[in-house]
Amino acid sequence: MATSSNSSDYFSSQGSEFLEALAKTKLPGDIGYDGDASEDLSKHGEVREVSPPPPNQKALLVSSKRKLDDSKDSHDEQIYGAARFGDFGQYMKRKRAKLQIQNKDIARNGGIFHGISIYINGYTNPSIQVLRELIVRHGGVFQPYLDKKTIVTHIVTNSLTPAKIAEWKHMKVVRPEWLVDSVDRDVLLPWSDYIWKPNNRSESTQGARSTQSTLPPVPRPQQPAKSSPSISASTSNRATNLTVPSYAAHDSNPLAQRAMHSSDWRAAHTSVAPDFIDGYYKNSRLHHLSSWKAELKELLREAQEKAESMPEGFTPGDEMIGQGRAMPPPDEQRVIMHCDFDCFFVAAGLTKRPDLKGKPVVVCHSQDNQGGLPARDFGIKNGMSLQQARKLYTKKFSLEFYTVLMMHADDLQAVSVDEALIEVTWAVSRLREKIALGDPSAPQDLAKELAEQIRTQVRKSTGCEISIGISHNISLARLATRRAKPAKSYHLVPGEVHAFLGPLDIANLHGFGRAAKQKALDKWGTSNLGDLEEKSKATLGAVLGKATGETLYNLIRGIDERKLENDKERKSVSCDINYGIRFQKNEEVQTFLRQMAKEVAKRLDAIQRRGRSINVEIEPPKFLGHGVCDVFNKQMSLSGPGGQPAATSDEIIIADHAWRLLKSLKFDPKELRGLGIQIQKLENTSNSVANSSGQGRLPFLKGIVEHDPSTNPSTGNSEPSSMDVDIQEIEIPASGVDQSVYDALPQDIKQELETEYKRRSVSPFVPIVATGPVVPYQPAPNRSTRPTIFPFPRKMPAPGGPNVRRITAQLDPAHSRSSLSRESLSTTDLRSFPASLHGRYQRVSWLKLDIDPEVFAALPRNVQREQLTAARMLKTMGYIPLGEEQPVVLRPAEPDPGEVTYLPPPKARFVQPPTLKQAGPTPGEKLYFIETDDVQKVIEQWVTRFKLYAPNKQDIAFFAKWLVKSVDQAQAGDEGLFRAVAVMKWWLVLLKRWWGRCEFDHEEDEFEEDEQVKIGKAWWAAFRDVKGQMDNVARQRFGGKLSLR
DNA sequence: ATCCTCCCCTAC
DNA sequence: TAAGGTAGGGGAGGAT
Ligand SMILES: [Mg+2]
Repeated sequence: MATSSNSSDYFSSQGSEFLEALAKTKLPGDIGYDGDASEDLSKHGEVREVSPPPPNQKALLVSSKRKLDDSKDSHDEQIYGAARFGDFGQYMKRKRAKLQIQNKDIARNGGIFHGISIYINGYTNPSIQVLRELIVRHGGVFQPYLDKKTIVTHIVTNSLTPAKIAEWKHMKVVRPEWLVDSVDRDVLLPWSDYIWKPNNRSESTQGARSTQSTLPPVPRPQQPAKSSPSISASTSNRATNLTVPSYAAHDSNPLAQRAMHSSDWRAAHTSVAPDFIDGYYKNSRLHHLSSWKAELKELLREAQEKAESMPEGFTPGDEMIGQGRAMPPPDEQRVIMHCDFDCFFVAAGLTKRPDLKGKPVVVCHSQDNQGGLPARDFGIKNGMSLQQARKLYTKKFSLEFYTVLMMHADDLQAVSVDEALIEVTWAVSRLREKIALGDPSAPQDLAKELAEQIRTQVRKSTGCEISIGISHNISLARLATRRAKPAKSYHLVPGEVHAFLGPLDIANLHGFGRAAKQKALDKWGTSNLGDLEEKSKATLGAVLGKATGETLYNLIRGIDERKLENDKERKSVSCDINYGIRFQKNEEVQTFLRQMAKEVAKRLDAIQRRGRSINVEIEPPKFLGHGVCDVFNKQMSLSGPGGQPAATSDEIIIADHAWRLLKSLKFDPKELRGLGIQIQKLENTSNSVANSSGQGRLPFLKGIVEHDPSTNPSTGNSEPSSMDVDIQEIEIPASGVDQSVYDALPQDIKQELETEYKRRSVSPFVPIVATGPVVPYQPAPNRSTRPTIFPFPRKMPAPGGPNVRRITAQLDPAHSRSSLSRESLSTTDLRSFPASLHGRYQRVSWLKLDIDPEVFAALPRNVQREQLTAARMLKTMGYIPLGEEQPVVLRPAEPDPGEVTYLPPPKARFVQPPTLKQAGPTPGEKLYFIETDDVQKVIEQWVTRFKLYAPNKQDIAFFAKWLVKSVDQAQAGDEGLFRAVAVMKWWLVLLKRWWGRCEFDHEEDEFEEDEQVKIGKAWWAAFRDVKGQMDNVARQRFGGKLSLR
């Protein structure tokens, strides 16, 4: 395939570049690499199973699992409830605006920019770095990006696209001079004097104090007259914090954007924009992650297939011949390594972020010119091919990494472009045989020895560090990597497993995340592995599901029998887009859906598969979205021209089916926030009879009957007050209650509180004095580090067999028939590349990669994260630190807890913090809400005071109870409901302000999170928990979630 | 019991 | 100039 805009060719297994590259690669310090022992494998035929025909299935099925209450007695409720919900939404909008005003309370004393949160858009003069420095130095908050709902008071820019003009027309958009001049005079000048205006040559209305003559030319807004962006000119100077709503904060995709702002334009370009998806993917790092992973796995799978089909006894480069893989090594005798590239994207220089410029030294510190990749020289060579160079560069990193791993691995599982699992049982065994024989001074831990060899080798060839976690199973190896980072290896030996696992959290386990943690917390009040170890398998299973519970049960005990996987066939191909979806009309949706169908079809063709089943998915609004979402997902069989079930990869057929499904899902195009098409039940193209070409639009088979969801009323739970169950176990704070909170409570809860406190003989209104500083947990000084003596019998060959060694060997193009497309190799001039790259890669063509690897740097959050990581790494490794170049986060200064690498012991996760009701100085500004005044104050105090602590569980329960009760007792439109929602909104605002960086998990957590992040996440977890509880009730009462927008 | 669908969850 | 994509494991609960 010749896509020019996505990543499908990165590791194309069709082309052999990757394989050739692997085989051609000779590295300094190679050990035991034998690339010459391979033989012609061209006779190896494809032996593939033909999938059996699928069982018949209904053509169109509707999920009947919906739990919403649509039984007849709630019919009115549905209709009118929905209407009221609309009003409710309006109410929320107004309230939101008010809430934003309240945010000024957050502002405290400080520099002239104190209380101001600034996002810098696009290229500015002075540069973004300079401006950032100004902002930070003078007490402001620099927002490196507009995250969803990030609170930003002002936007600074020199230029805006029309889309952004429209998007931000209600925001304070100013020119950089506002900052500069303010600093010059050491006073915050009125921003309204610096309002940014479209800088159109013909109209040329400059701001009040333009210095723009010195600016570089800026792109001219395309429709200055049309949307006539009236930038808000409120006279208020600071403190109108604007909360940028989630998806609305971003530009809509082109289709939608045009639809919204220019119907002419839309008429001309809209429906056709066939390249929208490509364009989007090109810049989506998640897409790249996903597709690279898929390609790497496919590559490995094919290689594995070939390797295993080799004649028995033919194992190039091995003295170990004919060993089957029948006998798995006994428990604790395997050696698994989890190899993880440190800061891959930083390391590969995949960022043009100025912040990092001039600091490629961060990771690429190769001392000699031997093997390292001098990123700086490399990248700066010539501007024009900079991007190309970077692509090559990126590719090389990954290739070098995998190549080295393959040299040592018995077996390999690709995890992602920068991460892999290898089994080295046999390699270690051989190492011991070779080295340890009668040498008393020989190293004891040969697994670690090998790991260090690998690390050294990767360092030589890439100049970068990797971390390696070693243990006897996958789970433990992954965990060991935590300890290994940065730039080390760590062997978690059986004797230490228990002590190692004890302090960890359930979410630290691979495969367990937020939800599992929350369930554990809800059910058992702890998510600590040491605590959970006491739970029986049945107990775990009851909460998490049978299989999951058992898995957890085992993982807690360090047991994990899973083998590395690299031979599994892909089961589905899909295309989802959930970003910036804004449609006005069905027709637009349909057009978009066609594009998605085309994309899916393209991918199917690329891997030569066809599917027999299609699934279409509507994304409900994300977190904190609103409204009822009737059905999210539907599937049906794909059928060919005649209507018979048939595997297909035809985009028309897929689009048609998809549209059918989508129509049968009730949706309002305006409400749509995401779309997805999945194709399942894949078959090999060669086995598929269906003819995919030239079918035209197919009328659907008459037999297909659309299932009307409304005829299938599920017997929803119409018990309105099931929450009573939740309430009965609620605990009240031990410490006292703020009078105002108390006053705001519903009467019955007041009563309950009173009773309880009476019972405890404690006044409810006891202020609590804050406890001392957080004392980080110090682990016992030294665990006994008994070096592991690898217990594998010496003469016994590894039962698993060195598969990857075989793979590697047989990939040698000198002996492989797969040396296709030599002539298609890129002609890109590589002469300007560093000498160390010459020869080895010159003939290799990965330059047809179509993706700009810099997109990896484009997600500021991640870059920011890597910056932090890199800084820490430097610190740990003793290299030049980044100085004050810490990423700026929305968080007030606070004592640095330091490098806390140990988790707190069980049950002492956080020092018992002060509770939420302690009295204290209230913010000077009168809160806006009269009715919710006191509660909000309390929440603010609560959150504010807890910057160093996780929220108290009892406090959470306390609020949850009150909030849930408010929702449950409310009529829609009722004041109690509004108040509850207002409180949640306020809480949300506060959390975003202080813990915005913790709201989402970041996939590139290279190192352990610091305590601050953990605390922040605890806050978010609490918030989501409470929101979830409220939504559950709201769903029953009103048929939808609460919107906090 | 077992399979299937519609999800949810997790990972990178 | 931003760009929350995707594959796969698994559970709940209905269908068979
Ligand atoms: Mg996890």
